[in-house]
Parts: sequence; structure tokens; C-alpha cells
Amino acid sequence: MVLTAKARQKGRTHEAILGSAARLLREKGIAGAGVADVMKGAGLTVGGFYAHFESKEDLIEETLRRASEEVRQRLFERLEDKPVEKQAEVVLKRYLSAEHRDEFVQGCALPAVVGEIGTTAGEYREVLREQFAALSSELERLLPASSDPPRRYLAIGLVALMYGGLSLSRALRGTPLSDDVLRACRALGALALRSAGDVIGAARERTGRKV
Amino acid sequence: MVLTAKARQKGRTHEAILGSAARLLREKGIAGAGVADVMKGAGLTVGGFYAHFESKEDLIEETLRRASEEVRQRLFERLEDKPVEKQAEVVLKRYLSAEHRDEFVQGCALPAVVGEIGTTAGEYREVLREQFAALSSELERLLPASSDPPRRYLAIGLVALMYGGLSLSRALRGTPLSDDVLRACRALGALALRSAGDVIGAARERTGRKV
DNA sequence: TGTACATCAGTGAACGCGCGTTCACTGATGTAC
DNA sequence: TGTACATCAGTGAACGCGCGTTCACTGATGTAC
Repeated sequence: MVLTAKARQKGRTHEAILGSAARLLREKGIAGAGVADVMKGAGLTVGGFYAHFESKEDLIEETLRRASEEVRQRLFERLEDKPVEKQAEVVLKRYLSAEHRDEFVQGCALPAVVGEIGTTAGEYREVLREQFAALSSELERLLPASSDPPRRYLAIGLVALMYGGLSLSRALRGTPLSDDVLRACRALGALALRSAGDVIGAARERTGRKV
Repeated sequence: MVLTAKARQKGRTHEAILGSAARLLREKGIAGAGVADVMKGAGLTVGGFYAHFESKEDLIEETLRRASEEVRQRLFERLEDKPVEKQAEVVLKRYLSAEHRDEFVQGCALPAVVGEIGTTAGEYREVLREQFAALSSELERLLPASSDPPRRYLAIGLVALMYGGLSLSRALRGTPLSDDVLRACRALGALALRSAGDVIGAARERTGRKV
């Protein structure tokens, strides 16, 4: 027997803690997601926490990785239904939707953590770097070939636009500006995608070959 | 005598506290800017704080307003030297420069506060709304007439891009991605500005009149 | 102008509170014989 | 299979610490006569 009943139960509890942490993290940020609250959200008491994680820092790192991966998966799923040249825009619209802004349980956690990572010693900088890179390179694969800006930069810029828009929209929740920000970012993103495509088209016309 | 020496001294101290608070706020965020530290930075001790501000919340509101106004002023100064059609891009480049990213003393405070405003009860939402609106409408005045997206939305989107880029770049400080993010956002912004201009040009050609 | 009192910016210790972490303990599960 | 012991996930109170705020106090400045 590789896994005893006890070990299986521990695994389930571990997941429950991570789930509770992800929810609180998105809603209240790193500092706002207290260990006692996280455990309460998983139906447990504080003391048991350290049987599962070395420290709060450890929990946050694992939660960030897990949550980012989930969001990324949901963001890029079922794209085959859409025409290739529209797929990037679909991702943009999913991310910059009012539903995603209001979705604390499953939504993107970046808006709740980037500021804190920037202002504190930055223990989580590496996790952010790796998750940001994963997001932008997955988006890059949906972009048309482009030379100005290069495809990689276009992807990075779009992710920054998406993050900035969602972040501000969440912070402005309840005011009319909140929806305006989402709309504006969708429009700006679409304009950039269209233009990058056009540049390709124009270049192709001029040079008579693929770029 | 309208202002006694004592009152003048108090005014100077008030400014010193605000200056110290602005510095700490940009560097460490709202939660990280402790009242005792702020007072120490102004060469004072904790207790005196409440002769100047009702509460920490009061201090942060005043600091946010003051700091945003200063940044806005610096961002839009000496633009007359530049050709009209380049002014918006100059603002973008100033905001998304490596110098601005590293500038804690005078740089933009938004990256340090937006996340916290989004995740806490949001006492500062109104201040953010008003400062965000001021920034985007000042930028709007530098943009070419545009109908898709409308000029106002273009401005809002660009501010979100600027904020997102600076925010991520600061959080990724020290990694190569940090510079890439700035570069990518500058390129994306420039592309959008160019394209919005082109759309106008194209529409003008088609319709034979000003749009 | 001089004197006696009032004001109040600023001091520094103390307060209550919430946080991350520790710790002695419990009891169900797992292991050894 | 049954029994005695070991393990360890989870409990809940307690710890130290940093925070925002309060408070009795000081002493220089301002006011009234």
C-alpha cells in the first residue's frame, strides 16, 4: 500500500487549505489572508497549519503557483471553436470581462499580489516572474507574426494591459469608471492586435513575401 | 497678523510629514508606511502625529492626492518643446522609463496602492477615482481625434497600460523581464497611438472631411 | 514694556489588537509482534 | 487475529511582535492686562 487512508486524508486537507488560501488571497491580498482565516475557511483551526506548510510564505508561494495555473488554463480553454486570428482577442475579452473582475473565487490573483510584491522585500518575485512569463508566452503563440513590435513584446505588452485594466477595474469597483476601464482596455488591445496584423499585411504587400 | 510664527512652523512640519509619508508610501505601500516610521522620516516622534492628522487614513488620503498631483505635473511639463502629435508618446515614455520605475522618492504611487485599494474595504477608492480621472483626462487632451476607440477610451486604456507596465516592472525589479515589460508597453502604446492616428487619416481620405 | 496665564506642537511610554508561530495535548490510524 | 505501542493530523491556548492610537507631560510661543 503506497498511500494509507491517513495520507489520503492529509492530501485532501492540503488541497482544502490551498483552496481556502486562493480564495482569500484574491479577495484580500497577501497580508489580508491570515493563517487563522485560511484554516477556518478550510474548516480547521490554526495550529494544524504547520503540519502542511513550513510557513505562511510557503503557503503563499504554492497558492500563487496553483491559482495562476488554474486561471491560465481557463483563459486559454476551448479556443479551437474560434477562428485562429480571433483567438488572442478572445483571451483578452475573457480576462477583461466584468464577470472576471467580480470573480473572486476563481479569478486572477495578480491584482491582489503584484503591488505587495513590488513594495515588500519581494520574496515572491520569482514566482511572479515565472507565472508572468508563462502567461505571456502562452498568449504569444496566438499572435500573428509581427516585427514592430516583435511578437514577444506584443504579448508582454498585452499582458501588462490586461493586468493593469483588471487591477484598476477591481480597485474602482462600484464606480462607473470600473466598467469604462475594462471597455477601454479591450478596445485598446483589439486595436493593437488589428494594427499588428495590418503591419504584417502591409509589409507583405510591399515586399511580396512572408514576414 | 494672520499667521503666527507658531502656525508657520506647524505648516512646515505638516509638509515634512506629508513628504515623508509620500516617500514611504511609494516604497512600502499603505500598510508598510507605519505612522511611527513616517514621523521618524520627518524628524519627529509618534505622538505628535495626531496634532496634524485625524488618523492614518486621513494622512494617506492627503498624501495620495498630493503625490498624484506632483507626478501628474512632472509628467506633463515642458511638452511645448515637442511636436503636438508626439506629446502623448512623450508622456508614455516618461512614465514607462527605467528612471521612473526606480524613482521611489518622487515616482508614481499608484503601483503601491491600487492593489491594496482593491483588496481592502476601499476607503481610498474615491481618491483613486478622482486621481485616475484627472490623469486620463489630461492625457486625453494630447490625443488625436479618434472614433474607434473614442478618444476618452483610448486615454483610459493608455493609462491602464502605463499603470500595468510600471506596476509589473517594479514588482519584477532586478530580473531582465522588468526592462522588457517597460519596452513592450512603450511599443504597444506607440503602436496604438500610431494606429488611432492612421484610422483618422484613413477616415479623412475616405470621407474627404475632418473627423 | 513687563508679567502672569493660556495654548498647543511635540515627547515618549503605554494601551489594545491582530498577526504568525509555538507548544502541550488528544485521539484516530498505522505498525510490530 | 489480537494487543501494545508509535505516529502524527489536528486542537486551542499562549507567545512575541508591530501596529495605530491614547495620554500625561514639557516647554516654547502667544495673549491679556
